Amino acid sequence: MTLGLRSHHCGDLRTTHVGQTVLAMGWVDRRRDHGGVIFVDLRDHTGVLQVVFKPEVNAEAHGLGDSLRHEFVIAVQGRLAPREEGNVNPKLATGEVELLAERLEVLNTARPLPFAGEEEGVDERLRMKYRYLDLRRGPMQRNLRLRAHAARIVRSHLDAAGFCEIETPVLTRSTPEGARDYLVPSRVNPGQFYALPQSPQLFKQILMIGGFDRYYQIVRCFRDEDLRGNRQPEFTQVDLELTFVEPEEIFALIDGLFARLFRETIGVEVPLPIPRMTYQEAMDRFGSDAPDMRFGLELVQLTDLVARSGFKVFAQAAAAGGQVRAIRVPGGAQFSRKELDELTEFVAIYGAKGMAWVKRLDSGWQSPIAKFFSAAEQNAIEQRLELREGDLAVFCADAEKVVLDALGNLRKEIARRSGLIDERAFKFVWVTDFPLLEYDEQEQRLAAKHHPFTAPVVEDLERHGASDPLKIRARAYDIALNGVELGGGSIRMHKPELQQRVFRLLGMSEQEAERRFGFLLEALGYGAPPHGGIALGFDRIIMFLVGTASIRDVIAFPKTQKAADLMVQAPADVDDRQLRELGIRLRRP
RNA sequence: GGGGUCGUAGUUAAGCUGGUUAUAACGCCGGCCUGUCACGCCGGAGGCCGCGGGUUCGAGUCCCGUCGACCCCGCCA
Repeated sequence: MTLGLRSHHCGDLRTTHVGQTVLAMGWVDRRRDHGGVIFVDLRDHTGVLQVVFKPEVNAEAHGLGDSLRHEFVIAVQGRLAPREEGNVNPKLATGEVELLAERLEVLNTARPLPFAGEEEGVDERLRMKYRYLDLRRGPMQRNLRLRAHAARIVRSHLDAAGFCEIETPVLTRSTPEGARDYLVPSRVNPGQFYALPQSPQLFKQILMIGGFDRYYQIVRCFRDEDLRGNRQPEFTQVDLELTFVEPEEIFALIDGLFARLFRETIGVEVPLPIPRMTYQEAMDRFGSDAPDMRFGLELVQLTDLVARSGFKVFAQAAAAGGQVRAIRVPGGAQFSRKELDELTEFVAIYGAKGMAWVKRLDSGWQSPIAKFFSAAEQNAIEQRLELREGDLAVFCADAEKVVLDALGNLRKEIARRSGLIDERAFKFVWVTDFPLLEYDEQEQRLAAKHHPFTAPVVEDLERHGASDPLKIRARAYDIALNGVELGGGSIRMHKPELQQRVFRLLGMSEQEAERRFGFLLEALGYGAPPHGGIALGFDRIIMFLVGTASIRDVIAFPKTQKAADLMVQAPADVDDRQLRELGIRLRRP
């Protein structure tokens, strides 16, 4: 570097620097060559500075300036000058000054780029293959810098609350429960495998037993499941755990954290405390355990009213132990037949076999199913739904799970279509009292809804443990924002007897529990304090803060939907020699 | 595993019910230009229409398969 050290960042220069000799470095953002005078917009991470090459200032620099191209990396030395009136650019922070180039050094050239600067709508294949070019763009710079800022706030908030940041292993043990594990073969122990953590759950509990009182970590987690717009195979959690804690204390801590995150990064005030709702209420009213509270369109229970009606679809669903629920759409009578057909197709995605509808006109019901209901029945349904003239009601009849899923998603779809969603609103909600267990259809057995270390509500365990274990509530909670789960946690079991009892409920034999979680059961027996915690999806939080629908926009090096890294081309084949060392032979499909 | 959208110069897109030489903008290359800032003007190059097969006198366009990116269902304790 012959010109020496950079004296200023491009975006920092102001009229106060006029007259100084400046050595600036960065990329050629744009070149405007007027023959006699050449303008170059010099860009670094702080902003853009206009550099002027004039033959009368320095002929050699001006001559070299002719060869500059987009994204060349250059060093320019010169005197910072004020711009004449009329030449000021109010769009630039540095628009009142310009650098008169006396010396120019080309630090690196650049070939024409596969895609250009700030443009939106570039094919994601290209963005990911040339991620370094994508990262130069303003939006990605802002997203990742905001992410770093958010991480600082998390650390500051938790440090102030007495938390200790501790790292946990990445090479750990497979726990077949939950998501599919990423496995790593052990060379030293041929035929055996580590697993990458789905979360540091057990380690953080062990840290509590280890006397650390309060732990946190901003930690990478791995789950080998199919990807979505907000799901990557490796993602980041804000993971924390506290001793001698009750849920209230965790709610208050996390309320405060979200308030700071939203205030200090994007200037949004989150009203505290964040409201709470039981799981039961969330499912009943919104058909989801992560309800979107930005709009109404709540679900209404109608099973009791229509169970004995002449409409077989409803009556049979009720008779089979299913449900009939409906949503009232104010003003929805204007929906066209085509739109209603589209909504019917929409609920089919979630397994609903159909969607009935009623338009309430001044003349009464306009509906394919009107003829199945007596005037009294129609009246009762209208009363329950508070259906008014000009409204639409949509009905779903099926097993409870299907009805809730279909209508829960349908209310969001209708809200989207009708423009009922305030895109600037941030509606947080805590969802509490989750069930401890759920029935796993595939495995034909009970499984932990949260994870198998979540403490049950003990009265529920005593009352329903033998008869109806699905009724047992857990001391577990989630936090959701605008219908998206941002995190979840629970109070854990700190007594080995209780933990064993829950393992038994899950159909795990004593031997199996011992084999898989023996170290935890043993640790609980040596004076484990009561403890609990929560894990927050850090990537998803950043998505809300920067306002993107794609998790790939908040991760520097994301993977495609097929879990590939298009830049380094991972995953990839490995040498036979590597496999032999690991004692692995491939079975080709 | 399943449903859907998309794939055309370097990039973003247009290309109709199949028809002669596949368009445009930006970018790139060359020339001109001393106050531009999305500089301007003149000229030019640039295409296995993702890949393979089929239908047809003829396919960017229709059909089948395949690969890839994205959205969704299943899955994600």
